[in-house]
Parts: sequence; C-alpha cells; structure tokens
Amino acid sequence: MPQTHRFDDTMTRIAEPREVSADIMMSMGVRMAFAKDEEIYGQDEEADLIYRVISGAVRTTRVMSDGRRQIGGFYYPDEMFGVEASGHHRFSAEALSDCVILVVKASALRTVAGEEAFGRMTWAATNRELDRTQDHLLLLGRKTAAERVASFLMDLAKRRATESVTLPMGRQDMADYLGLTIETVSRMLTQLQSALVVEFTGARSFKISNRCALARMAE
Amino acid sequence: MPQTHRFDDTMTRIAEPREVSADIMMSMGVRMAFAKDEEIYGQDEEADLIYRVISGAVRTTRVMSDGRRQIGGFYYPDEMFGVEASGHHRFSAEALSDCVILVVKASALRTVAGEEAFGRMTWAATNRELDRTQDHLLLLGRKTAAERVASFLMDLAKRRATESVTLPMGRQDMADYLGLTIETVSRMLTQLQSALVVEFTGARSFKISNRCALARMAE
DNA sequence: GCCGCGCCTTGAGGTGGGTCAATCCCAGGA
DNA sequence: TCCTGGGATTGACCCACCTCAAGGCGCGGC
Repeated sequence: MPQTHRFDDTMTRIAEPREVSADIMMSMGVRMAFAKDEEIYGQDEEADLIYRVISGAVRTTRVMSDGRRQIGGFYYPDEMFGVEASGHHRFSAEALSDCVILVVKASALRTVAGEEAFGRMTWAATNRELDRTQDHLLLLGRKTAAERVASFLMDLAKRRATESVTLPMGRQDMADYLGLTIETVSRMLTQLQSALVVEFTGARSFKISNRCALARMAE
Repeated sequence: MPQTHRFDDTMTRIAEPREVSADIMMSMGVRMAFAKDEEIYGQDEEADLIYRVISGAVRTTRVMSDGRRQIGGFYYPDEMFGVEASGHHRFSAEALSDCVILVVKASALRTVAGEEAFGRMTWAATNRELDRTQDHLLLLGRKTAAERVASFLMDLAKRRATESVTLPMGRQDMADYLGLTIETVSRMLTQLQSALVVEFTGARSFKISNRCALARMAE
C-alpha cells in the first residue's frame, strides 16, 4: 500500500455558464493520485479540504473498535465527497481502486468562488449525501439480504447508461455497505442469477436480464 | 385520531444577539397543536414549510409498500425538522405525543431573515441531520441488538441532564428506529436490567445505574 | 376500588443470515 | 502454457433475532 502521491499537472478547461463553481474548483484544485486502498482522509481528521473524483472510485468507511466496518457510500467520477460542515470527517475515505482525486482547500474556494456559489455547491453536495444516507438507512434497517443486494445492483445500474455494468468494488466492500457478510452477498448474487434476473460475466461485471424483476426484488 | 389543529397565539419574545434567526422564526411562525400519532407532513409531500418542536416530540418515518417501517429520527423541544433542500419530504413526520409545533413558511423566512441567516440556520439543521443519520447507519448496519438498545438509551440520556430519563416513545417506535422487533427490544431491556446497567421505574422511565457499563455496551 | 384495554413482557420454537472451512476460479507472472 | 495467490463460491452447521402465542400489568374511566 504505497503512501506516495503523484501530483498531476493542473487542468485546462473552459468555464461554462452553469458549472462555474465546479470549474473554479477544477482550476484551484490539485490532482492527486491514490493507489487502491490508500487512505484519502481519516475519520475524525480535520476537514478543510474538499474532494472530487476525477477517475476511479472512492469509499467512505467507519470502523468500530473491534474491527466491524460500515461503508457509508461509494463515489464515482465527478462526485464530490468529504464536505463537512462540522469541520471534521465523520468517516474516513479510501481509494476503491487506483484513482485521481481533485483536492481543493475549502476556505480558498469559498473566497475565490464567492460565498454564494460556494454555499450552493456545498449545500447540493450535503443534500445529495443526506438523501443517499436516508435511503441507505431504510435498506439497513428493514430490508432482507436479497432486497439489499437487489437494491444495490439496481442503484449501480441506474448510474451507468450501459447495458453491462462493472462492479468497481469487491464482495467485502459490498458486504460492508449492505450490512451483510461476504458469504451472504455471494449467495444472494448466485440466487439472483439462478432466478434469471441478472447474469454475471465474471465476478466484477453483470447485465440485468429482467429489470422489472430486479426492481421488484429491491422493493 | 383527531384531525383538528388548534392555532395557538403567536409568541412574544425578545431577540437575542446569537439567536436572531430562531427568534425571527418564532415571530413569523404559527404554533400548531397535533394530537398523538397525527401526521404533520407526509412522505413525498412538497416541503415549503419548516418546523420546530415547541413541546412534545416528533418522529419521522418511511414506510415500505408492505408495511415495514423505518423511523429516521426523533425530535424534541427546540429542534428543527422538515428542512429539505430537495423541495420534498423524504420521510413523513408524526406527533409522538400530543405536541405543539412552530410552523414557518421557508420562503417567507428566507426573505425576512435574509439569505445569510436563513442559510446558516438550514445548513446547521441539515448538518445535524446528516450527522445523526450517519451514526444511525452504523447502528443499523453493524451493531447487535443489545448494542443498539444500549446506544439508544445512552443517546436519550445524553440529551437530558436529569438522572431519571423518560422514554417519550413506545416499544414499537424504538423497534422501528433500531431495526428490531418489539419483542427483541423488550428482551434487551430486561437483559440490561438484570445486568444492573439500567433500572426501570415503569415501562417509560429509567435511570442509568452503571454509566460506564452502558457506554461499553453501546460500543 | 374495580374493570378493561393497550402496551409490555415472557416463552417456545423457527429461520435468515452468520460462522467456519473447504474448494473453485481466474488474473497476473514466469 | 503452467503456476500461483487472492478473491469468490459453496456447503454444513449454528445462533441471534424473528414469529407466534400467552399472559401480565399499569393506567384511565367509571
């Protein structure tokens, strides 16, 4: 697990009307490369940086003293993460795969982009976060293992327009997101396959064979 | 379950430096009384009002099509709820007991209090919300029944300064918050009592006999 | 004081998902 | 091409929590 960051060259992109703040972020940010499983920030660390996935993917996790782990969410290209009003990170963030992350100092961004634009941006990010977390809550509190796995695949498929979907994470990460064990996740996946709802082409990529059935199983 | 709201007289309170926006809210808001179990707003309803508990308590819930229910949170006096950036409520809110709620039109408050103060207030509320929800996530995803119940009692006790704590909700509401059944909650409570960690004086009020032990069990 | 109704507790038994352990599979390296 | 190792699957068994079913008990009404 290498601890070296490569600082990429900063970008060259033209600001568009709607995306001013995102582009200001791009122009102010530093691109950092992280290796798979490398920590981007730690739990309880001070949070004066905000992050945006350029390539690869990220997970946020919280770990209990005895090692039980809960994944809070996964972040894909163009998504922001690490925005905390409380000033400290409530989860840690790690690279799901080798990835490049845009890192910006929040206070600097606030100054340059202006209070208004900065507020809109962090508000949107926080809100999306809350929305997801609340869905996640229902999943963990009240759904069965089969429903959790079906919901997960459905969500993933929704993000990508392609027919074939690649899982950017391993079974352990799925399990820790879904509040299950790796074995149960695996069993539910084979179960979904035997029901002809999804079809796996290798452990990390699948197609939905019967979208309605999957949606029904996700509740 | 009566459907009548009594509109209380609006208040008379003097603005203090730190609490300007809260007081503006008080002065602009209407006090409404809700009976136990009465709905304050419904899931997916449009959200242009914001709410603040004056007396009593509130729960937010999301219900699945087959009736399984997840409680998102409980709100006590002086706490805001129902603040949604997305413009619609993701949970419904119901009175946990007979209660009085201050209701304010968000757009009006924004105008009167000013963008800045309004932003600060909703930001703080949303953030508190996210914070709680994330703790809740770990609880539902990775804690055992005993840990969940211990965490719950601990959290309740933290809010109140008194030695004896009153549970403002019944067992079913606890269960639906903790992702358990009513029977399991009950069993865990008796277990905590036999372990001399807490002592119940009636079903709805308890004292912590051994705070360290309770904290340890809550993880 | 007594009654009755909800809520809560308790018990007995079932089961979904966890645990432990043995393969299996496949991607990457020689 | 074969070898290797780590992730994924599968099986057997177990247990934490759920389900179903009786009571118990406290509180409000009369």
